[in-house]
Amino acid sequence: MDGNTPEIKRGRKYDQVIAGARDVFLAQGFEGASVDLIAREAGVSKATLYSYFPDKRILFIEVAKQECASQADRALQVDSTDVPVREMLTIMSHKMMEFLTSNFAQRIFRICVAESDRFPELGREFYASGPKLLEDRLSEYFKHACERGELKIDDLGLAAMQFQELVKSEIFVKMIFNIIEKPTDAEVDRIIDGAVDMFLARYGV
Amino acid sequence: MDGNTPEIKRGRKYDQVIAGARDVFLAQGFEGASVDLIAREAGVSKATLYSYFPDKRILFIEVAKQECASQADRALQVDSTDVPVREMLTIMSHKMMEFLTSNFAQRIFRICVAESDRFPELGREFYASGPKLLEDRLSEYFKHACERGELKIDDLGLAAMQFQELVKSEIFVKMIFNIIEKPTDAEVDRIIDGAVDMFLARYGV
DNA sequence: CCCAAACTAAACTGTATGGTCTATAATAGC
DNA sequence: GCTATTATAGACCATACAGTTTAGTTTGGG
Repeated sequence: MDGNTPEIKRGRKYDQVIAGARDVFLAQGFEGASVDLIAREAGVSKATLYSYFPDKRILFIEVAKQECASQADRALQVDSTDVPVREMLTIMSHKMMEFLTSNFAQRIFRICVAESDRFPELGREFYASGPKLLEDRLSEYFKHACERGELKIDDLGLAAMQFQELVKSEIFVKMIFNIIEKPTDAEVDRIIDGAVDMFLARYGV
Repeated sequence: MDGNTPEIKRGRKYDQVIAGARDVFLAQGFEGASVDLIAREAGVSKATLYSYFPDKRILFIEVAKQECASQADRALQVDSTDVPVREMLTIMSHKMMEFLTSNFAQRIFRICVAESDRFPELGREFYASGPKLLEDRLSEYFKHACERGELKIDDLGLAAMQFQELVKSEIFVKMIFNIIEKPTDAEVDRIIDGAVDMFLARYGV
């Protein structure tokens, strides 16, 4: 089965290789991950791995790109609109916070920061599928809210970026630098309420 | 000369070693930096290097800690107080921006993110000498401003963190991910004015 | 049941690297 | 000037690792 998509990837162990590589790269970084370990983790021989990917860099980039895409998939979906702005902002903040504090987000952020010098396209990919995408989604919502007269914003992009940063306050940085493992509910509420209060003080009608 | 401080570091090439190691580590990261290169860059033989530092990890930690301390030294100094709040916030923002966009800050941030898993103390050191220190300085200023009736803030720490994040908006992240090289003056003004406006909308009297 | 393609384990190559050692040279206090 | 400390170059060792090769095994379509 699945013989009808033979164009791009050839062979059945492809997904296994990617999966193993993802685990190891995300945990160890590019340099830290050895090809032997990746192969073992993937349950695949080294020769098979090299039959799919000519070298380690290409495998890494492929994995990293897929993870960025996955990041985009998990990004905020702004759907309901018949909710008061304050509530809506709070809901969105909580979703953002949940993502930002996830193991996945922390790992991919770390790896993209570390490797975006060696692989410049990686930085671009991450930014587009992360901060930029979120900016667009937020801007979209803010625009509608403005049209409904619930917010008053002249620079939508700026407002979106500001909101992102406010929600990241303290907790994200503390987790990235291994100061805390997970924030408590109280800590989360403090940051989110603070973010929403500040945002509405500036852009509320 | 200088023969009166023999207790801690022993020998005259110590500073050379540190200097060379700093250059190479900041440019290449921990794994990427080879000891041979560090020795060459420091103008010192490998044996000499190893006579000061028993292994590469210890050398790295020493360098990284010193850089964190240096980061603390360059941190915001809040001095004059007879300046209107808006102006003061703008001045401080510009100083923060200058630092955040410096080669130094970008490099040390990148390396601390990348290596704070391998060296947990590094994350703590960075946080204390960076975000935390700035939080304290800002809080201090905010407190005085509150006492003078120029601001109204209940959670000083939160306000300080929020201000930091607002100033970092967009530009810092874009630089870390190699999207832009340096921001234009207009971009800087847009972010800083936005940050100050937002902050005062929330905490202004 | 056969055969070709995909896969496997494991040995192998070459290179880079962390760290040590040795034999020699500079440096300074006495 | 003599001697002890400190530094030097560079050979050297062991290891880890990317990538290749080989010789054999699994798999699935015809």
